[in-house]
Amino acid sequence: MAKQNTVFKDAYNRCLKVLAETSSLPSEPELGQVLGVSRTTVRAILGRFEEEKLITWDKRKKIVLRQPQPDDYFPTEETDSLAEIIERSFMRRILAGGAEPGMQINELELAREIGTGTTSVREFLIRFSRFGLIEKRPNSHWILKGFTREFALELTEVREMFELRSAASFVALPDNHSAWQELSRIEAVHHEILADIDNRYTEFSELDERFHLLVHKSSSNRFIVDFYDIISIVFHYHYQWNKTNARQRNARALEEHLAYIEALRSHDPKRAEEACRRHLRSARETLLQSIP
Amino acid sequence: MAKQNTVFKDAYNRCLKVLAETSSLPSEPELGQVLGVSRTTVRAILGRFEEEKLITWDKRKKIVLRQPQPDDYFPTEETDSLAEIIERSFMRRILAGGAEPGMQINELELAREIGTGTTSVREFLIRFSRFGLIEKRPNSHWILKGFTREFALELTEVREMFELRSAASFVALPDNHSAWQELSRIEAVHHEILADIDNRYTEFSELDERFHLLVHKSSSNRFIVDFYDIISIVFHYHYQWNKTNARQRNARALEEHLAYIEALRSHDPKRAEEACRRHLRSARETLLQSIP
DNA sequence: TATTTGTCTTTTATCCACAATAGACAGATC
DNA sequence: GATCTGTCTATTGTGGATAAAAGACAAATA
Repeated sequence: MAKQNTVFKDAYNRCLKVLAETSSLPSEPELGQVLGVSRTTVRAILGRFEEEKLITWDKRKKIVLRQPQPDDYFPTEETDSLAEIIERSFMRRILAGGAEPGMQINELELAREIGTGTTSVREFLIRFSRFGLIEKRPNSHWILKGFTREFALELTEVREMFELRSAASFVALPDNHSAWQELSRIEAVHHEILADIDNRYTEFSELDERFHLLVHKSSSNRFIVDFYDIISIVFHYHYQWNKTNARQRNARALEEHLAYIEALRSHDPKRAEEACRRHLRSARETLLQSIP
Repeated sequence: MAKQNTVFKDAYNRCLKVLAETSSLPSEPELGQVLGVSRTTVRAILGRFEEEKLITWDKRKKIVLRQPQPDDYFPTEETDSLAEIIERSFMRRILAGGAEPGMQINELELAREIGTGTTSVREFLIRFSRFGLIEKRPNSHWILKGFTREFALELTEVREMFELRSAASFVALPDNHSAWQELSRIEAVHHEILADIDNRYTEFSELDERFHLLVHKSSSNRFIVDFYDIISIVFHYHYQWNKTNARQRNARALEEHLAYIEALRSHDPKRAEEACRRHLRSARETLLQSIP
């Protein structure tokens, strides 16, 4: 098969939710806008809706006939793009399985294991290589450099440089900058989670990313912002992997974030730097502790 | 054609030089070592040498029959890997041709223009995207973000952070570290070029890369070292593009390098930092001046 | 006139095929 | 015993094919 129609299936599912809220659907371009897909895909969705007797469709008239049922949705496994599937497989393999540094990675074998063509695996590896965990030997295999202590130290060294720089930019943002509002929203979520920490501590991971990305973005430097992808993926999988003391660790990090946010809001570079350093130090410790 | 035999042709050319220096060639594994290719390729080369009556080949005996002539070599155009060809084409297009930011980049069109398959172009673009000059819209085209003033400023901001950090590591290297010897060799070349600056100023570009890469490497941080790729490619093409006042600019940079080297050798962090800053400031100016 | 729709073309994502290259292993040679 | 060669297999690099998705344009509609 040439191309999976995951875009169609995912948009179809999301469109079902739009449909559930209304009695007639908007125009094709508008739907395309809402779903983030082209009109071609929108029309394919509408066509299928008609077949499934979910709507009647005559030019501009798209009248809802019935509410969508659970089995109108495509199963979620079918809506993930191939790239996501490959990423997950690969990360599981290298984080969970015996992932000794120096191990060879073989495109063909990976492709067979995941059940895809080699091209997609290859493109994934090329994209992934910028994270510094693998390296290519031209005309030959890839080498796994491993999620080692050195890796973590090198990563955090750069992270600290970038985040300190970004925090310094942040305090200098004008008061009417939208980042301050987003900061307040993020702060509010911190309080919410802390208030019910025993049940909601797992929400920290996502919030952490949202907060630090906001800080990094204030650097207005694409290299700094892009670098956050690396931190993000490492921490994302790291959180999935290492769950010891998660509740306690997250509670502590939330408190540190609040102090950090407070310091940013003070507009005082010194205070911000100090709060930033304190938090980054403990984040580094946490990361290092999880590495053998 | 499935795969270009550029590895063979390039190794063949280099092997001709080995052949010119001796009366009988070493073993296959040893040749593979010297040329950096597998035995399969070595045997293909030896086979061709035999056909061309350059040697007689009987198992371990590989006796040279005649000296290679200029037309025994493959033309250099044929020894470049496809990736190099694509890179050059692409850089020429975006640096020389009208490269307005926001322009769409089309894989198919690029492939047709360069005369290659889409797969190679696509992989190149993925690899190239880490340089922050292009960005992908999934299921759609790439967008050229352009070699703009902002790009140059963001690049140099990170460069300065990294190089200052690296310079600080450099002064702390133990005296017996091999970097000091390389530094001396680099310094010597600086003096040579300065002594004959009118004729040799074009050699600066390569030397510049060698010097700064040495400094970056002393950070022992893969992210810092990898980032130098970006600087390297930008300056590489930039030097090819903007030749105004090249002699004078290069002479000045050489002098700055010498002061910087001197400062590194003093083991005094303060002095090193100052020399580093001074050089980076003027490097940034040079880069910015060339951008409209 | 500004959108929307119907239709058609172009491009991307993905698989597959095949030559070039790497690499493994056993027997030959020093 | 160590290294080398002959032979064979496996993997990578690259072009080409095809379904999915994007997107262009003119006619239709409000």
